[in-house]
Amino acid sequence: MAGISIGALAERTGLAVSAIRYYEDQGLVHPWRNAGGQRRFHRADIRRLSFVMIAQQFGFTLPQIRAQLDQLPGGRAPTAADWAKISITFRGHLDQRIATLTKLRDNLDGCIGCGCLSLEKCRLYNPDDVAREKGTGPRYLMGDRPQT
Amino acid sequence: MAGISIGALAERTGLAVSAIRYYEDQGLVHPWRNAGGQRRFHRADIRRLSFVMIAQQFGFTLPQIRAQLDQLPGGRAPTAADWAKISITFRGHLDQRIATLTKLRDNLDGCIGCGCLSLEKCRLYNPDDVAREKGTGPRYLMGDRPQT
DNA sequence: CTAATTCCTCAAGCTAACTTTAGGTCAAGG
DNA sequence: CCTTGACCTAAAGTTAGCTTGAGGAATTAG
Repeated sequence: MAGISIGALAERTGLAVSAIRYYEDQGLVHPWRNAGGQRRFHRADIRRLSFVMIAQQFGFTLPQIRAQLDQLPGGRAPTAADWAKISITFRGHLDQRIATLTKLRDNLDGCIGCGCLSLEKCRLYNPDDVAREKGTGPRYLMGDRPQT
Repeated sequence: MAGISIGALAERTGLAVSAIRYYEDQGLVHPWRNAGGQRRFHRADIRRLSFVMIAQQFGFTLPQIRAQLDQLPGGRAPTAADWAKISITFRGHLDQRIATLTKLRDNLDGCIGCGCLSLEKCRLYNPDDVAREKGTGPRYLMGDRPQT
């Protein structure tokens, strides 16, 4: 089998060619090169990239996704069971995210009508675990100062 | 009342001075200037910025937060009732996000063990409404192409 | 009054996840 | 054989939400 070209893979997955190259840089796929220096992919990479897209919908970062993918067997093509194992890990993360948001909502319910927003007292500032869905709030001043 | 300085506001809210200036650029606060050209804030801005921080924990972007803040009364300082009104809007958004994640989780449950990840058939690719928590996946190829 | 803070305005830098551009190479069809 | 289309690399651009740095002015403590 000659392997598939990057363009064909892009069509199959719906990803942009540039995105696939980027994913290679990030270690998410490992194509080999043909005589002329062009990338050739395994058919299993279609599923691999599909996985990347789904994981992103779930809110995972590329490094996190890479960590998951690195757990797949090295020599052989991954089986359905291999993928299922990863899915279960996903389920755990998802559950946690849902739980965090739910807690946040409950705290909000306690605050509706009080309108306090007091920095010392309001529970919205101090949920038992911080939501921090994506790390781009006031970074250095709500708990994750670099190392100062 | 002379108003409070940016440094004092930073201390009160826990935000960095630079962040507050940035928020002004983004139209989240509207300080006036004293004779020497320095910013002076209303005491109500403490609560305003507190709101910004909470809203960020909830996953809102600054433009979205600005839209909420713009609904506060113009002339007078906002009352508890004004803030409560906004909280209720929040509750709606939160409920929706929780529902989306829950649906995604349920779809995942259906897929665990099948390991299909088929682009045509797998429900994970086509949830009834797309999660898309933060818009930085394969941007141009899963439903929000610019305007092409 | 003077020195030490604090504040000011740009402008540029940072991270994530890609895209776009420039300049050139490889491969497939006629 | 030649042209067209797919592919290559490397570097720079994009968005969000800020931080950092440079160079200078205003405020405050003693």
